Amino acid sequence: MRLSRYFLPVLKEAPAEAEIASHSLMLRAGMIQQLSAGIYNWLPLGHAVLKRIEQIVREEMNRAGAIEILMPTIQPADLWRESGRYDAYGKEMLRITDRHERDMLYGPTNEENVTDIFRRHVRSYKQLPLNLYHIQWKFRDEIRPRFGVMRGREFLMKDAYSFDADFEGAKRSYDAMFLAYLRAFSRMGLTAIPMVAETGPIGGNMSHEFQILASTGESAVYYDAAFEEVDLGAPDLDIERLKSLYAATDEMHEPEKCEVAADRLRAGRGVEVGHIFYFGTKYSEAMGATVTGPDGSDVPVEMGSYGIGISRLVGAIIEAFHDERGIVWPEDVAPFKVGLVNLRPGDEATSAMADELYAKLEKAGVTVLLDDRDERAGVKFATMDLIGLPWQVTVGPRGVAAGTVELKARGTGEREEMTPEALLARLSA
RNA sequence: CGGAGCGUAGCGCAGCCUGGUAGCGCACCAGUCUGGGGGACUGGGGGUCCCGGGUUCAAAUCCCGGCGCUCCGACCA
Repeated sequence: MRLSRYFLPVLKEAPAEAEIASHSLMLRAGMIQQLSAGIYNWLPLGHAVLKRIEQIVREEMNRAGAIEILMPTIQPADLWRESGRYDAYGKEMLRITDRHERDMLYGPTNEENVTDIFRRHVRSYKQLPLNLYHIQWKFRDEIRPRFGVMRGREFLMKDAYSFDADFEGAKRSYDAMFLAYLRAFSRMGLTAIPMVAETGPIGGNMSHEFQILASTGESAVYYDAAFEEVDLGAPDLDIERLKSLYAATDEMHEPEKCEVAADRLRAGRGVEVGHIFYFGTKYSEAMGATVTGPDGSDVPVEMGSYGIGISRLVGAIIEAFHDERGIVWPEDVAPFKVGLVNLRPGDEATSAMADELYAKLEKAGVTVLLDDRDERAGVKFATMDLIGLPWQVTVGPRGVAAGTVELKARGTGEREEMTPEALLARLSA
């Protein structure tokens, strides 16, 4: 992408309303634009990141055996009356009336909807286990939206729903999601700490929330150092052990009862980005979602639901990875891998070199943002640092004369002069 | 939902108290010089001063009502 033809409305000054780093940086980097309280437009750069996170989550869901569907944002109230949640959910649910005076709602979650899909099509225990997920916009009319996309009213969520014939099966489904979550967050460069959670209005009695570590996170967390050493690729990975490791938020942490050795107890700050629940037959019983078991009798299915806040993750990742200059994207979620700076678009030799590198990198499948604007060097460097692409390549008349370009790693700030060939080899790897 | 505040150019703000020509910085446009960390100079464009009502000869400014947004607290992916 050529920056001169892109749409990247960066801001030099931080908008007054942004209180936290990620919100301010997302506005400044031209990723989002607020439309209303807790409701945002996603501009090209923000959209690109959102899609990358979404794709990582999708891949890990698929790998764990879940199957993607897409349920609507607008749902009929009658479905929610069946589960009893139409009245129970309260003012957080956005209620809408259609032209026929039918009660509708903008979905805050989809348990009812997916249970309805299940009960209409699944009859036998032989069709289980089944895990259906979708990635769809949700709306929760928060009392006080804040922190940009971290607590918006409209947000993009991946929600998966598992169906099993018995508790043992449900537990296997739960564990598969537990592991998939750790893998997904890890791929985004994050350390995720799972902690036992209250089940809240969704109900059930087995639940974990996943906090990712970020120095500016909203809640203090305490956890066993073992979480930092987990090898998610290990064939003998013991999920029960992971679940038993100590982890607690500020409110739940009791120093006198904590059994972790002092030198193994870590304190940090976290942002909740995922939450998984086992809730048994709460919805299947209320809504008549049953399967015929091996003995010929109908039993309500055992269910669980598993959410990841995709849009919130964009902010959470920035909270975890930024410095005083701007965002520092982990490579796997970066909107572009490389920021290629043409320092002198008016200079023929420099532009020829920049254009050639741009073409070759794109041909090699590397995503590149080429800054070909007629701006001064400082403006270009500041823009690149702000939007945080992992690799900055500077092509300027000085280097071109010497046959070199400069490679800078955004994270460490390390710079290196090298030939264009060496650069291509390095970045194409 | 309790408490506090804000709304003036795309962004950040001043002007309001004490009513009388709507301003500053950045951004934008044209030009000149510049050119490896947000450059300089010259010229220029851009405003329903959130909306409605009231007071007044006169309202961005005072009064009343509304809307929107933000912050603190209680609640949440």
